[in-house]
Amino acid sequence: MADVTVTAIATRPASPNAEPEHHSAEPTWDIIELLFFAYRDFVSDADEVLAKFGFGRAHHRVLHFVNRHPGMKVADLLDVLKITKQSLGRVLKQLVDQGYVQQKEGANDRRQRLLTVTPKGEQLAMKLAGLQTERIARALAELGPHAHEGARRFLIAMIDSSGRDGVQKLIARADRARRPRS
Amino acid sequence: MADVTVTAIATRPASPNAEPEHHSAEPTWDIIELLFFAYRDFVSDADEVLAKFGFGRAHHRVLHFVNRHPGMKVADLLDVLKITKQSLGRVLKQLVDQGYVQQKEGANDRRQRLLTVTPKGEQLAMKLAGLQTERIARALAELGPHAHEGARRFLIAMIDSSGRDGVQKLIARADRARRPRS
DNA sequence: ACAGTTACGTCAGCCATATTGACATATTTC
DNA sequence: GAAATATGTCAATATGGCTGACGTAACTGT
Repeated sequence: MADVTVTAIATRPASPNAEPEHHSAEPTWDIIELLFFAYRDFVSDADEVLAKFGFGRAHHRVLHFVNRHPGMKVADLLDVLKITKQSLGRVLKQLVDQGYVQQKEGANDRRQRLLTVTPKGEQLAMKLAGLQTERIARALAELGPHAHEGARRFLIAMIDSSGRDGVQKLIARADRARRPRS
Repeated sequence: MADVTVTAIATRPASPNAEPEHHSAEPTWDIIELLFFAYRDFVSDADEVLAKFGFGRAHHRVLHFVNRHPGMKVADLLDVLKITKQSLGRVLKQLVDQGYVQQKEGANDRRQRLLTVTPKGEQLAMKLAGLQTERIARALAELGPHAHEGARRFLIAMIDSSGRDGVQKLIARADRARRPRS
């Protein structure tokens, strides 16, 4: 139990003066590196399970968003994942062929393929989400009672300002959509 | 685009205390998704610059850690990145060949190749770190004065408990190395 | 009605980054 | 001197991105 506590790394004020700030400020090393390590461990939980199914992270992302946002259009998914339709096509086809995701024609627009998870797909999606939730819950439990709200606000602030509203709407909409259960 | 007019979705919930203890059946959807979006945007800053140099994220990670932890052994780098030496070898060779990273024999153990950045390498590493710092500083500035400490604690708590001490030591050691005073 | 646009799919190929396994070389250690 | 260690390398393979081109069905507007 080395007592190498993260000793006050003299955090600098964001803007001491209204100067053009020509890269004189010291980088925020700790957050940069912690983000790397935290995210690496965060995704690794699911990776192990996915490997047993012959899936990768790409499948996870698709399955996650389809499960969480049922009835999503393909275009929406492309927009959220920010990948090309060719890249999506490959993994989506596997998920559909193997019975994890279903496609059905849009009621208004029959060109659309609205995506939903099958029971089998939901089971896997929830298992993966459960693993990630375990880690998150464990982390938040170690911190104070306002940790969840604090983490949420930090993460939102890290998102491109241009995309923030969209993300928050997406999350809020999904929260309402999935409410009938529980 | 979904034209759902969801105006002002609880950006700052009036009373998050409405949930005393989480019924852990429901996944922590918001943090799961926000981590995805936040990390995606976080790494995208550097990607654009790297592309101009013909480098990718793998090069960035190597350059970052060598810059931040000068004199690192190859084995240390493998341990930090958790990739195979073959994977590292490819990108490291490019960085060395193009004059961003230097290797020198270890003083005690001449089998070791201690890695350091060249001035050219440092310049690029600092540019990339600067971009990431901009985003982080902007985010932290939006939140309260304790945001930095809060974010740090959250991220540390998200790391595998088995690796936490190592990561914190790594960061603390680097801070001392790059800042001889203290 | 027909032209144009949209939503989606697909073929073909390329690139970056990761993997496993085997083997080579120098150096240190016992 | 044998064994272990630190590093490098060759070869094959997988994943998940990308661009470009093309196709088809369905919606939209004049």
